[in-house]
Amino acid sequence: MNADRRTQAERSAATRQALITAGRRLFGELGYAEVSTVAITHAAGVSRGAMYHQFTDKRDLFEAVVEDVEHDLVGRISSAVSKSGFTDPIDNLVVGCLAWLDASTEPEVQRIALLDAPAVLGWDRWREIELRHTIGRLEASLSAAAKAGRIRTQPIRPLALVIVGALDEAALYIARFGRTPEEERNVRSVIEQLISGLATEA
Amino acid sequence: MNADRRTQAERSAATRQALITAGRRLFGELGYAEVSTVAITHAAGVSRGAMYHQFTDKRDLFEAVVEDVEHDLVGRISSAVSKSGFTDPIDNLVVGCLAWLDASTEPEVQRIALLDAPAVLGWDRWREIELRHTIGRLEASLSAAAKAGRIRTQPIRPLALVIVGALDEAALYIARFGRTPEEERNVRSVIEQLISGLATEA
DNA sequence: AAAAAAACAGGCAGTCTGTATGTATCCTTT
DNA sequence: AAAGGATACATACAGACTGCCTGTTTTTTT
Repeated sequence: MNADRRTQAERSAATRQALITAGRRLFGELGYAEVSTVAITHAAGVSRGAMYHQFTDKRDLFEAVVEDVEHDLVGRISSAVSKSGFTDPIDNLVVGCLAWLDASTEPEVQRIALLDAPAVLGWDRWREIELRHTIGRLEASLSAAAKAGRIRTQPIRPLALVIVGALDEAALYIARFGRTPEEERNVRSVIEQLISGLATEA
Repeated sequence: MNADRRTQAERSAATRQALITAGRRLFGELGYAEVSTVAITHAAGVSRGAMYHQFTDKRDLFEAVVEDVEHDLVGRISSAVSKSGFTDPIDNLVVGCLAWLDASTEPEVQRIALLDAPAVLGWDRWREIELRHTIGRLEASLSAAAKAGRIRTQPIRPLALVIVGALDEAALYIARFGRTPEEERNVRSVIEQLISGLATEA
């Protein structure tokens, strides 16, 4: 009966993936505190013991979920930027930010990455993760724009964080009150104005 | 033995205040999830039964704590603005924002108002509270500046939220990495640039 | 003063997390 | 290929915590 004979690495990867997928769905739907480990493991078709073998605790699983979400976000932003075909640094910056804004409008992303992650993981850990993904990308774009002399030179890191804060808040607002095209346009215009405000004046 | 004979309203107010004070200290120090109701009631010198009589649940007590923090914040911001003695709308805007930034640097404010509140209360409730306090003040300042023609006219609400997002993120950054005067200057310059970017060009 | 209402105290039930102990599956070494 | 070891997993358990329930004290009303 070795039909399901698998290597250890495959077994681990399978259960980890099942847990991350189930966790992502449930955390995104109900929030971290409202989802029990038994609910996750049940949804993943895995025992609680398996979960505690793969992850040190519930928080650790949540962290893996956050990484998963961030990974997807970077992919979506990158593809939006490359699809746009722009070469100008400022254009890329705007396209990237709007793609971020768009993705961050989804309930799952909001609940996990914007609301729960800071509280559950703490600001330091949370920012460390985002730096390796989305914010890292943003910093790169900003550096490129600065190097090209298209934005006023200034410290990149705080600038990037401030932009992120503005974008996240805008996304949360859109998700609640920006369902009308007009409201959404309003928010976008605010963001564009903010970014263009960084550009060096002609 | 009616030395401590008090009216019902006084009794309620006393226990509510004791719980809010103790809760604020503990929540601010350890975070919402790490503080048990028994820890709070013990610190407040009150039974758990009393707490559940005054508040519907732990979340409700936390909400009262958030209101308390917000109330203080508005007071501090207002006093900073009035002390500055400026009359120009833009000046007041900048002073107010920097006062906000300053206050939001404290660990207690960060943990309660910036990290836990959104996750525990949910974005809608959280923003509703802030609208009645700090953000409400900011919107008033922005409206005044817009009316005086000192900033480009644009929808106030999303603009205010975006500024708040930027400020909060800046405060969190300062608290971690901005302990050197130079870093702090960097962040402030980013914020000032952001706000001045809103001003109508001369 | 009696009755009603409000504030409070302590205990109980249900749930949840993390751990510990035992088992199955896979890998390595000889 | 068999034994020994390591890794992945399963289940039971202990401790903690939240919200409720019942009963008691204190204040207010009649």
